[in-house]
Amino acid sequence: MVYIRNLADHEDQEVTLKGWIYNFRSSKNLYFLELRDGSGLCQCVVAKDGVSEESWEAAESLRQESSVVITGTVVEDERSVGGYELQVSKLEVLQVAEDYPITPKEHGVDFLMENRHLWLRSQRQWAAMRVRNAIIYAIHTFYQERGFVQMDAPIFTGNAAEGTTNLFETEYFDDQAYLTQSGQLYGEAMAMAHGLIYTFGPTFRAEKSKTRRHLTEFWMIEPEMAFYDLVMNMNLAENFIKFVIKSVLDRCEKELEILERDTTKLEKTVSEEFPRISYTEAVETLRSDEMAAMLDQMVDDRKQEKKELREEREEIKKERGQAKKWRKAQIDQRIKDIGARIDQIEEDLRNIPDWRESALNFEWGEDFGGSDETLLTMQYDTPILVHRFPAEIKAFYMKRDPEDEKLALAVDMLAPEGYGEIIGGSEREADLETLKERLHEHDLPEDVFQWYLDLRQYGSVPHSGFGLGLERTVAWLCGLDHVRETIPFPRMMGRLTP
RNA sequence: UCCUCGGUAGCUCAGUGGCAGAGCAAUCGGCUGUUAACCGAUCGGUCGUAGGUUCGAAUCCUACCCGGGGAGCCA
Repeated sequence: MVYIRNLADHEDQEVTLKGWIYNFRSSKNLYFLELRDGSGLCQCVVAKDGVSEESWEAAESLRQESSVVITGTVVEDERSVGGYELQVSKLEVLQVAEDYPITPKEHGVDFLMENRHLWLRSQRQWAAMRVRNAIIYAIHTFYQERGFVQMDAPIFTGNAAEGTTNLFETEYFDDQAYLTQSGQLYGEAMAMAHGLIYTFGPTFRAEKSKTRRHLTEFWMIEPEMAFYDLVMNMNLAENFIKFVIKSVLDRCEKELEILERDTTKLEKTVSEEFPRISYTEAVETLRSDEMAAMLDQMVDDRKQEKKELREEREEIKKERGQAKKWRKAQIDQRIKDIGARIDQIEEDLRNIPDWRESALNFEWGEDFGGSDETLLTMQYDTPILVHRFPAEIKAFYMKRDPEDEKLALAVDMLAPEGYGEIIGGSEREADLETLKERLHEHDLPEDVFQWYLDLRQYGSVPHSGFGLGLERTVAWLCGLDHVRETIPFPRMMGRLTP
């Protein structure tokens, strides 16, 4: 079978393509069919005098997303989508699709989400899923090439160790079970068996968060390494992200183009070292005069942009009256875009004082809010690694800094361009007695962690690991503004179908 | 849970107290090369739901439902 992706190998040959009609245009004796076969798009030209009567009638019957088998000659043509087009000799319809809901025009989010099963066929969604696939492939390649063993942590868990509020509950015969929110503790057990392991599976959080960064069901990659300290952990995380991005840049040029992704910052992420700053340094940065100045500058920039957009809008509104139809549509679109951008600016202008307040009054010991993270990353083009957080805001299993007991040897990787935390990890506490103390400090019952404590009882070693959120990574690499487009069927608050 | 914006034709939206509108889709017709094709015509309505104010409500008021964006929390 020939796929559109490989058409260049079949120039001037007659081939048969099977697929769906993505869009079509017609004139009296000519049909332009945009064929979609899953591997790409190809324009197929049907000339009335070039095909049989049956084939011509078949062309006339076509609707968007009708399934077809098309035979024709592959011809190079600049005017076509992929650089090649098919001069059709035979057209056979498998099924005529009636009233396909997603038209080539724009649609609202809710409508598209209701039709997610069909939306997946659209170009941008197709490209995003290809990038997701390339990321997953790169992740496995990276770890497999380095001797890591993929091992799966359970999805049902029996106890709600770290608080129940954000866990999904389910019945488990006569007991209660919870859906996992991290495989990390199991990862540690598996690392003690295999040295280097990674888990790759779904996780669930019942958080009532309706934001562009949240799903209730998402995929995490959690490597866990015996004999790794915090620095080795950070090195691995940085090399890992660089490997994944390089791989996506190499393999997904076309997809990133469809997504209109500006790749300059991704390229920098591959070539430049990630800044590593301690939590304490990050707090100083937030509270600095430079930060205040940067925020003031942001306000001025936004105001200026708003003014310019308003002027442009007045200009083109004047033009609209005597504009031709196509120009009118163009103007309407631009007015809509300007309106959306102005809304965004106004929201920023409302928010910046809060950001400023939050940053400048940041107290050592607090956890970063979303705006603090964004402000920190705005100073760099690459992701940054923030390490050594106050132990109080971090999990019980994290090792304390031997040089300062108030600090945990934790690390977060913050992606640039506002994509936020994509990695969270730490060196783990390896000492049995210390770990028991931590459990008590966190009011956690020792008995349910008995198996976990056994890892320190029997051949405890220094070890570290981290977790990467797949969907946030996909969103970042694709330049998408919402994680709902990074997974085939997103599960989020208020969305369980399709 | 809170703040904020929204719900009008299959879709995207305009309409802010006085006859329910446009573009796209669909249907029919026209056009030899189109790129979200274009041109002409036709079809298409429980204005989210319930109540209220008014001579008159898509428009004003109240409550509720649903959705977007954000906060908190988080990857």
